[in-house]
Parts: sequence; C-alpha cells; structure tokens
Amino acid sequence: MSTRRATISDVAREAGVSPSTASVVFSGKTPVSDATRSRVLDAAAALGYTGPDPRAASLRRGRSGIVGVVFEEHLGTAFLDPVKTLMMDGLADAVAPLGAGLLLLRDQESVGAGATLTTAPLDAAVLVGCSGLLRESLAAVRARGIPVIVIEGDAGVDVPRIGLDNREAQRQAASHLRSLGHSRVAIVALPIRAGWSRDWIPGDAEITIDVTRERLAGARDVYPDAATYAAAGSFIDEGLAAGRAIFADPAKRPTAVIAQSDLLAAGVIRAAEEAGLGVPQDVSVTGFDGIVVDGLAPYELTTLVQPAAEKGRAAGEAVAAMLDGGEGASISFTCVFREGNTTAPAPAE
Amino acid sequence: MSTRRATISDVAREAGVSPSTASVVFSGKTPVSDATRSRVLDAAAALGYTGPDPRAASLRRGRSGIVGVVFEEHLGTAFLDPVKTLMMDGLADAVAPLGAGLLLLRDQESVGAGATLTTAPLDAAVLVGCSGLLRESLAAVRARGIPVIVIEGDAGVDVPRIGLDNREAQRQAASHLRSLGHSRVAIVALPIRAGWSRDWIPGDAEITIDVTRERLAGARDVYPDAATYAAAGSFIDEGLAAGRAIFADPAKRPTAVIAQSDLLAAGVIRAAEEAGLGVPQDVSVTGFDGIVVDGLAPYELTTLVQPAAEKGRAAGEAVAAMLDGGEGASISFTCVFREGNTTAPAPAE
DNA sequence: GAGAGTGGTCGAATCGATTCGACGGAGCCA
DNA sequence: TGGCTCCGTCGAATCGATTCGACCACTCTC
Repeated sequence: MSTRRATISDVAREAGVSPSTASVVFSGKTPVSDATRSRVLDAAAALGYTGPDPRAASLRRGRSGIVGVVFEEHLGTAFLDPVKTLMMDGLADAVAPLGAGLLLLRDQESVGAGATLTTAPLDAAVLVGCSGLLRESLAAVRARGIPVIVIEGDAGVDVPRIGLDNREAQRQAASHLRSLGHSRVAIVALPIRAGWSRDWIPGDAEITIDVTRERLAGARDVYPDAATYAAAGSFIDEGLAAGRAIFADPAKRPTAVIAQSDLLAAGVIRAAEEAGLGVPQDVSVTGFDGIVVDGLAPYELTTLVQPAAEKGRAAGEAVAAMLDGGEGASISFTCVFREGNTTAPAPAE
Repeated sequence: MSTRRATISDVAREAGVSPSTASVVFSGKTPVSDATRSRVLDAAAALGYTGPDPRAASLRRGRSGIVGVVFEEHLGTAFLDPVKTLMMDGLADAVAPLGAGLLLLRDQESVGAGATLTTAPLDAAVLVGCSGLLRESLAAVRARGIPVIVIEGDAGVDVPRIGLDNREAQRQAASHLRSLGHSRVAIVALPIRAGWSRDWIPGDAEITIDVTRERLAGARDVYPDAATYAAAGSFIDEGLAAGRAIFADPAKRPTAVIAQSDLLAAGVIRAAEEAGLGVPQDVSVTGFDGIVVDGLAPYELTTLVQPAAEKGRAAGEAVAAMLDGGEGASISFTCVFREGNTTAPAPAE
C-alpha cells in the first residue's frame, strides 16, 4: 500500500489532541493527564505509529545522539588492538548516559566512501590518533561547532586531548630493570611510522608515531644506547620475530628486553623460550599496557598498566561536558607499574 | 557571539541565487553553471558555511547514512572475537558505497542507556545474533520500514539471515578424524547458553546458542558419544582449561579433540603440551573459523575456514539491496576444510 | 469571594535542507 | 525568422517533530 507512515500529527488528530500534546506524550517533557496519555497511546497503536522519527527529532532538537569515533587505520585493524577495544568500551559506557551511540568512522576520505566526519550527523567526534589527512575535515567539523576530542594524538592546540604519561611510565620500567642490575638491554618498539616493516632502527631514527617516540624516550632516559628493534605492529607474532632477531647472536644477547606493548612482550618471551633462555632467570622482559594476554599463562608480565577503559571513559565525559557548553579539558593519565614474574635480577656474568 | 551558524539560505542570499540553486551546488544533483557555482562557493567561504547540515538533509531525503549494528554482548567482548572483527570489516566495506557508516548498538534497553534501535536515525539494522530482548524493539523498527538482517541468529521467519553451514562443516572435520582412525574423541564446545561457566555437559544438555548447538550436532553425527566440555567463551585460556580437564585422567585421554573455535583449539594444544602430549603425534586437534591465531606458530590448525569477512559483506550488500527496494534474501555460507599440521593418524594402541 | 497559583493543552513558529515542476532565454535548424 | 529543444535557475511545498509562551479552568488561601 502506498499510504505513507503515520506521523505524530496523524496520531494527534486520531486522538483528538493537538500535535504538541501528542509530542509531549512521547517525550515526557511535560506532565500530561493520564486520560490524554492513554488516548494518544491508543491512537498510536491503532495507526501503527511507533514513536517519533529520529531524523525529524534530531533536526529540531539539534542533537542526533551520535558520537563519531574516527580511526586512522582500517577498522579491522583497530579492533585487533586490545587497548583500543577497551578504550571503546569505556567510551561506550561514558556516552550511554547521553543517550548517544558510537558511529565508526575511518580516517580516509576516498571517493564514494562511507560516512565521513563532514557528512554524518554527529553531536561530537572522538579522534583516535590524528593524521594529517584528518586535519582538514577536522576544521570543517569544528567550524560547525561540534566538540572534538583526541585520544593519543595531536590535533592542534585547541583540541583537548586524552593522554598518557608514556615516557615517564616507560622510564619506570627501565629503572626497575636497572635496579635489578641489568645493563645489556634491548628494546622492542612499536612501529615508528605508518607502513613500517620490522627492522632494527638506529638511535637517531625519525619517529612519527607519538606513542612509539615517547615510550622510546623513556627507555632511553635510562638506557641511552639500548639496541632497538621496531616491530610492524602490536602482535605476539611480531614480538616473536623481534625476539628471534634479538636473541639470534648468543654473544650479544641482552639480559633484559623492554617491549613497548604486552603483546610484543609475549612474543619476546616465546622467542626466549625458543632460544633456550628461561624467563626471568636468563632474560627479563617488560611489557606495556597491562592487558590480559590470552594464552600467556603462567607468565604474568611485569608491565605498565594503562587505564585504557578510563581513557575512553574520560573522552566520553569530556564530550558530555562540552556538549553541556563546558570547556573540554585535556587530561593526562598515569600508568601503574605492576611487577609480574617476568623480571628478575640480572644473571651473574 | 550569538550569531547562529549560517544556513544554506544565508549563503544563497549572499550569492544572489535561490536556495534551491545553492543546494544543488553542494549536492551536485543538477548541472550548475561554473559562474554560479563559484559565486555560491565564495559566499559559503565568506560566511563560514561548511556544507549542508546532515540532520536537516537526512530528514528531507529520508536517509541518514547510518546502519546500526546490534550486538548481544558488551561491545568490548564482541571485538575480542576475531570472527566478529572480520565480519565488521566486511560489513564496513559493503556499506561504504552506500555512503553509510556503522553505528554500534547494544542489545540492552536498560533505562537511561545509550542510543537504541528505536531512537537512532537508522537506515537499516544488522543484528549479530538475536536474543529475546531484541525481539520487541525489532518489531518497532520493522514497522517503521527499516530493513533488518541478522547474522548468525534467528529473528523470525521474515527477517533475512546470513548463515553458515555449521553442522555440515563440523561433520567434515569429524569425518576427517574418523578417517584418520580416531575413535576416542572429545569435544570442546563454545558456551551453551548466556552466562555459562566452563564445565562438562551431558549428552542431552539444553543448548540455547545456535552456533554451539549446530556445530555440536555436526560432531555428534560422527561421534555420537563424544564427551563434551563447554567453555565459557572463545579464548585460548578457556581452551587451555578445557584441555586440562580433558587430559587430566591419563586413562581416559582421547586421541583427538574437536574444538569449536580456533582459539579454543590453540588452548587445547597448549594443554596437550603441558600434559606431555605431542600434537599431532599423540593427539590431534581441530579448530573452527580459520582465523590467524596470533602466537600459535609453528602450528597450523586443521580447521574449517569460515568466510567471516564475506558474511559481513553479504550482510552489507543485502542491506543495500533492501534499501533499493529489493527483497532481502537469506544467504548461507559454506566453510572450507583446511588441513594443517595438528591432525595425524591415531596413534597405535 | 477575589486574587494568586497550578496543571494541562493548544497554536504557531522553527529546525535546515531538498526536490520537482515551471519558466526564461539561448542556440539550432530549416 | 519561427518553432523547438535544452540548460540552468527559481518558487514553493515538504520532510516530521519540538518548544515556548499563551491560555483556560480550577483550586487554595485569606
């Protein structure tokens, strides 16, 4: 049938009230008498009206109930990272009270591609990282008065950000190793730039990914000359490959490895086992993130626990505050050092 | 300043054209002379107009460019599952040409919670699984004429679904084991219902989760009496726990284990190693999903490769078709058996 | 009994853009 | 030069709901 769907005016007419009253019955913003309410509800049922059209409502109220989350990488890749997953979780929790949902957006603006920062009906946007590509659409979004916040990235001075004390935290782990007497230490870093393939990097390599750079700086604050191998991503298999490279030459084996993520650390541990090295007797390994690494038992990583879910939650709360007309404040989170059973005093020479 | 943001009418006035013409400049739906176009664009720039308001546009066009993805579980949990992640990826790809994005929705309708199926401006909805809870909101959504499709679940006869030949596929794996001469076989199943804690289950246990039931049926088609241990989720650690339970009694050790997911299988393999059993010499293990299990090398699971990304893509395409006025058709995908190095002939007694 | 307060309902304006048929003028061919 | 087509622009209606002040009929209170 070609009869178009019922609108709230139809319902109002059917119930013999004005559209405004009918609207109020559904939104509950104003008291309505029980008699009226049930008349309207009955009329709605009779007409098959299932509530106000969200599109029209969002136009009128100026709110869509949608918070965009923008990732730099392919969606599938983003969710492979447990830290991001946790963060999303916290974010989802924090925006729920706003009655908002999370819209997944990709950073790329390729032609004919999906919803973008500029075309989606967003109330706010949360950037996870921030590449150059993003910058221009960002301007448009901000011009429109949409609150923007960035997690682990830099989107310009006036965009509030949620950060982490990466350098300080990593320094803590390194200090821990030094206090255990380790002097020959290797570092397994995260990728140093987009599209990076695993390899050793020189001490003065240019590093465009903030997290990598900061954590590396922290490690080098303690071990300025530590050999560094940068992986192609945060995966156990990458850590394994890095570990193999590191333990390849028995003569140059370090007594400790600082990995920039727990997954990398897990791989390094496996490589150590492969090489016949005991963890932590022969080699100590530290991670970063404090996530649960599935399948790592019985090891418990010595690592830096970062409040991943909290970061997401904080972003959500900042968004809420900005939507309320407040100022978005930058927040920096602190990692907590957690000693597991993967670090021990350096073996006697 | 309290000057409200510029609208397209403001731009039109500034440029000395009608609003309709200005609109057309931005949408590109109708040819416009170059002179007019640049006048409008200049006016827009002068006024700081950054393009049509998506809210208003979506009201008028009747499309929001948003496809809702509804999960049964907590978001964080959903993304822990590599199969779902892949599926999301495929889905994202398939809806991109529609100019649509993915809105994450949770199944729960708790009070004051976030965006819901009924309050979000959706063009279509994709359900991942379908619990009872969902059913009612589903009715409202469908009444509104929004296409709905379900992946791995049952939302009623008239909701098209994307399925998998779980039973047939699992039977294939079991047959493979039988052809290798295995007769003492154990099964490690996925959870049999929501909130399940790992434990052995009797042969006649009631199973409310479709995937689990179907795969189990496939395995039992070949090994009707196989002891079955149901895990609490699809994780390596769960597989490890299950494996320990299975290999606990040396007298009753099976020579093969059918795991309902690759992650479970990985855990089982680890448990076997722990128990001093070689894989595949002493015990064969099969998985299900065909994902890349990070850190499982050098093993290559004998498993059933399911087209996870394809499922998502198919869902997206079905949505596109339905949005085009077509009928949404149910599709069933087929798994491909892949022999790795985790199965071998049964050891001699 | 008059004035103040109150709970509920109504009207009308508004949110901002899109779309479709109409229309005016320019170019083309005979 | 007259009729015809085609292109670009314009007007006006429309998408569906929300909101705010006005208003009305009562009920308290003194």
